[in-house]
Amino acid sequence: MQYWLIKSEPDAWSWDEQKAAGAKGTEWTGIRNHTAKLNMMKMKKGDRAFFYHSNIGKEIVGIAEIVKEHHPDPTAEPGTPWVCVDVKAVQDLPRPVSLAAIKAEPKLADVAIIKQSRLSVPPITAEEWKLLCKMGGL
DNA sequence: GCCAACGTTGGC
DNA sequence: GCCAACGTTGGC
Repeated sequence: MQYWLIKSEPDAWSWDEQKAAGAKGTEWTGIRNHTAKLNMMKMKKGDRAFFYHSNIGKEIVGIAEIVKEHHPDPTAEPGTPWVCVDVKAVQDLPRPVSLAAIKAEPKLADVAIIKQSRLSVPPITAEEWKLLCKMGGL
């Protein structure tokens, strides 16, 4: 089991929309960054991911699960290498974890989301996952 | 193959 | 709205 964080601008695709999509999930499309693509290709069915709202909110709002491993991104131009995975909403975080709270926690100083703020699909370690869940009220 | 210019992302 | 980080592009 591996852990990830997936970023979305709520204007484009919000946690509420993800939840409304239900248990069969939706394709996580539109990733156009090779590092993020490589991370998605490592995702396995059943892996968990934090759902993070960038720009608006700037907080982790929920937990999602990978329901289908990587396959070609239908929104990409033919002949390009981009892939997507399918994700579904699992549960809300009782207390959303803000970026400020992550930055204020010394144990999370090295978390990929801070070090590489522009990476849209960073990995999360098991320890970081546990701590972030705790901070989120789980 | 290097590097400057430029575009995009995301926090503030 | 601005700026820093960083990926990509294009000239040499």
